[in-house]
Amino acid sequence: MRIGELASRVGVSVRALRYYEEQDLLASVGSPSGQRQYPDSAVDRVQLIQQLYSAGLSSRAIVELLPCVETGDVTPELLDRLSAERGRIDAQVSTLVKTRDRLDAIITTAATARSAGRPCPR
Amino acid sequence: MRIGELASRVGVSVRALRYYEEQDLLASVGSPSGQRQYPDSAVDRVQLIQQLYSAGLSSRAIVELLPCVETGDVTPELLDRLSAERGRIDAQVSTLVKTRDRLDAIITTAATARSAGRPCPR
DNA sequence: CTAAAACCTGACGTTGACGTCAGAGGCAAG
DNA sequence: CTTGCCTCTGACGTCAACGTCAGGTTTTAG
Repeated sequence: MRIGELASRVGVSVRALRYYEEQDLLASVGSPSGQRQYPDSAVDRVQLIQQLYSAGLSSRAIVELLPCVETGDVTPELLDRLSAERGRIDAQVSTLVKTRDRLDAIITTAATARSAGRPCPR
Repeated sequence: MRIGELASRVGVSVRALRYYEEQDLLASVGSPSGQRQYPDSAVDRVQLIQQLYSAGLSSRAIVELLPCVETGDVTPELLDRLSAERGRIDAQVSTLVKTRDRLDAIITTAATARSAGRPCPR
């Protein structure tokens, strides 16, 4: 498939895909005419990249971890990096949950106050 | 307290505090000499700001939500914003958890493979 | 064959949350 | 008083993940 189709399948921009290639996150089969060609497996790969990005990983981190994330093979050094990122994500989750709970408390308080007939503040 | 002390107490840079003021997130008592003066409550406030930033909120979102987050008073309009942000955070948490689980799977697989005596790749 | 649509490279623009630097003023200690 | 540290304003720098535009080539539909 060509870059436009891959982009629309995954829901990402063409520019982003070229950027991923520039960052060595994604390879394309160089067609003779100079147009990029991708296998179907590229869809999964791009989705994985997106997932890691949204988890707060940088391009540099992803490019280091991607091979072993796909193959499952990992050196002890990479295992450290994986654990480190896992820890980061874990910490982020817990602070996010705290924040969510805080917002929840406000929301429910406001809701009960409203249903209790208290006038809407201005 | 002055800006340097507040900064070191919360663990944030002086520049960040001035930036918060610029974004109307934080007020300071204007001393006659032009130096900023903060009450003790500023510590909590800055920590809250940090928490919201780390939850992915922008300055603009924070400045809208901060008053009601602190007072608990909220208009119906703000309630919508709160719920929206809550939803965002919720979604983010679930994708983070997915990613974490994926990393976990790799880590444990690698660990068991190692303990099974399989040679370390590379 | 031709025109539209998709693709290419290269390069500059954008955004948010600060970092950093210059130059000047204020403040407590000795 | 002066030395040294803290603070001020103002302004430019940074960084990542793209957006966008220019100018040209390739593919596809009719």
